[in-house]
Amino acid sequence: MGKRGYHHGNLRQALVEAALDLIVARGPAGFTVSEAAKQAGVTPAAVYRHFDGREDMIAESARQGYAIFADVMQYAYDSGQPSALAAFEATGRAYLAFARKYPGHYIAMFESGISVNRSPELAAAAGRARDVLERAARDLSQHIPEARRPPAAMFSAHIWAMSHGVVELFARNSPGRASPFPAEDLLETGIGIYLRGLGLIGPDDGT
Amino acid sequence: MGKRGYHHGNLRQALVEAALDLIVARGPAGFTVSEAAKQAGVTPAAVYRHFDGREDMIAESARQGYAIFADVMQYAYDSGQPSALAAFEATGRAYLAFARKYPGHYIAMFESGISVNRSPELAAAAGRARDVLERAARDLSQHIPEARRPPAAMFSAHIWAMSHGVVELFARNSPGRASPFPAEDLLETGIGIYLRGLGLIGPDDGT
DNA sequence: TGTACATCAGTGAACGCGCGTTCACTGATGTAC
DNA sequence: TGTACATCAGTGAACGCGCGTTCACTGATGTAC
Repeated sequence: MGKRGYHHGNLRQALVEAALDLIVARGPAGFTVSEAAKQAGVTPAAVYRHFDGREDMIAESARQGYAIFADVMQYAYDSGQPSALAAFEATGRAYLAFARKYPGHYIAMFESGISVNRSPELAAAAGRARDVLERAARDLSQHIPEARRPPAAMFSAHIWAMSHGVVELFARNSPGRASPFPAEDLLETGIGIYLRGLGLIGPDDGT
Repeated sequence: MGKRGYHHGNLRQALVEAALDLIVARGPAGFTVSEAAKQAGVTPAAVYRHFDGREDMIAESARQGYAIFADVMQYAYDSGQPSALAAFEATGRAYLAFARKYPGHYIAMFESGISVNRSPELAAAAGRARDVLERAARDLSQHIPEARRPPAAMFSAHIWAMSHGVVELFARNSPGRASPFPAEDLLETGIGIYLRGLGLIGPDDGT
């Protein structure tokens, strides 16, 4: 940490963190290499010792985001075990919590326009995150009679879509699009109604 | 239409359409005043006869988008009458159809970062669109026993969030995030399960 | 411990570029008489 | 129908700016002996 004289010590990570700050403050388009370098106390040219360029910085921010995201989701999933329902609900809540806590990562991941297939590392990190949610959905869907059971991938896509929609529309300080309800409540009730529709929770709450 | 010599005739609208094309092709960040002017066959300076600047062009694109959006949703709502359920489902389908048919408008509205409160005209157009969905939700929620009825604003926010999430994650050619299912199916089934959770459609389809 | 040396992270100056915006202007258009 | 004139949409040149990126360089660091 900290400067040790001429050499920075951990410039690569310091640049990622500067990028994340700037992405939050100015949006993915407003982020510039020069400003990130400045914020890290370094000349713009120094960036090129650690990254291939601007896009590469954003991609690395997104990769770290997916890694954290997967960890957070995995932790939530584990914490709900052995109940498939509790695990699933915790996972859903973790989605919004992640977006709140790591807005820069979230933007880099979902709003910066970088492709998840840009590099194998990025694709792997993204895949790991997706898999956690899909596994939680698969576990839970075992409780649905086979005949009426939707594919787990569809089930998790629904939840992912609603979570993402709530984040984008109501959790970000989307200028002028304030939610009539706290985003957390909105997502909680939305998922609740959805799960009731699948017959996974009873008409009046309990299993 | 068409040039009539020196004066363009309808440059303002031609510029909006050029902006929409560019937004689709290059994203909201990639859009430039100069290129829009060029595409309209005009000098960049000419833009300033019709707009206050770059942001104003995007805002006008978004405003026209909200106006079309509201019309499309209203038309869908009307077409489902007198059935509240049919009207609601048609409105949900219209959301995705709009995003497909008017991608430039959609991006200007939801991904460009311009505030919906930037101007009274923009806010009014956005409000009109929101109101249609909320009205469809209110009509439909009359069929839920009052004790278990969620607020219509919450109900419509859920549907809006799921629709928006499906569009963002699975309907755009989000590089590398191809859906395992067609977005239309995903949204249709998602809304179906949600409505079943509200007790608005029976466990095996019919009302 | 001291010296010579290889490494390589960061410097500082420079580049070409295209951007958004301004300005005084020009000349096509429509109108008044 | 013809002429004079006001309007104002679009021109073309120019601006200052900050961007991403390159390059030869320098000097701190760690290692071999």
